[in-house]
Amino acid sequence: MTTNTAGLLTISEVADRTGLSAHTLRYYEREGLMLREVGRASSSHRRYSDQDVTWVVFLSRLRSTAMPIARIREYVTLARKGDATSGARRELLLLHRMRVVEQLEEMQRSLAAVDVKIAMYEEKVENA
Amino acid sequence: MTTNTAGLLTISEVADRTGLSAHTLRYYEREGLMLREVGRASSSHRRYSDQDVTWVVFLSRLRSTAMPIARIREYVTLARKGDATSGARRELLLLHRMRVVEQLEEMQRSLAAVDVKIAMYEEKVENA
DNA sequence: GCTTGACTTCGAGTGCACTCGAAGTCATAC
DNA sequence: GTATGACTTCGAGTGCACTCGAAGTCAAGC
Repeated sequence: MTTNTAGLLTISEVADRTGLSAHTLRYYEREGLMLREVGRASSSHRRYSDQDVTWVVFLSRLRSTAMPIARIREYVTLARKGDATSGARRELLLLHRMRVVEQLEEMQRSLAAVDVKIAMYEEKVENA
Repeated sequence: MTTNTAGLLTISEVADRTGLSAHTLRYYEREGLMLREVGRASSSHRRYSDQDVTWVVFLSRLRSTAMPIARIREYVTLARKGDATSGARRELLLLHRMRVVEQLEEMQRSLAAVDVKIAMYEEKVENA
């Protein structure tokens, strides 16, 4: 399907651009993770605005840092309430940030252990 | 239960030392992830040697870098076959290493996006 | 005007990694 | 000698995030 003059994208175009599957995009929407209602064409097919796509990209960033669906839903719920909740949203992201940094540190430590093991194998080869 | 004179540890001691639950330790064993058979006391209670514990620690490093159980099982299967498979094990770890580095990079990129968003909230507060 | 194919909704199914619970055993404490 | 509590096995249950499939709709191409 070709891009609409209004710059709206179909679900498969958004899937292509975000690396998520159309199934996953629908699933996220069902789970209440979209910031605003996704528009529909007369055919009832979804039409994503640039804002929608920008949000989906950020949402997938949150997912790739292992934020649970439920926490993202909280964030969205806050965001929909408007400016009054921006402090709470900032707190939520800061807390998440801390968790991500911890995760990164643990992964790096674990990677170092893997590297040590690999080095052992290299040594073994040299001594063989 | 107190530590045995032979330096063998009970499952709950290993749980304490590794941060895994006793349930998880049994589960890993059932899944064939232990390098060698875990010893038993006359009571049929597990007794972990230092080597067992060292392996459990490494195993949990592999898990915390998201190596699937099935891949760990492959590694273990190779390791049990002895020195002849050390090249294959090295390859397996190198491949895993690549994946971990990619994961780390993606998480860091995503973290940067979260940071940008947090910075936006800070700005909002300043302008308020 | 019929075919094609991309979409729709909805509920169900999948895969993974635990996590739990029941029923039983055993050694130590009292 | 019995109560306690840490263990045992085994199968089943859970939680999460998708992922799929069926049945239907609709617009565009021929």
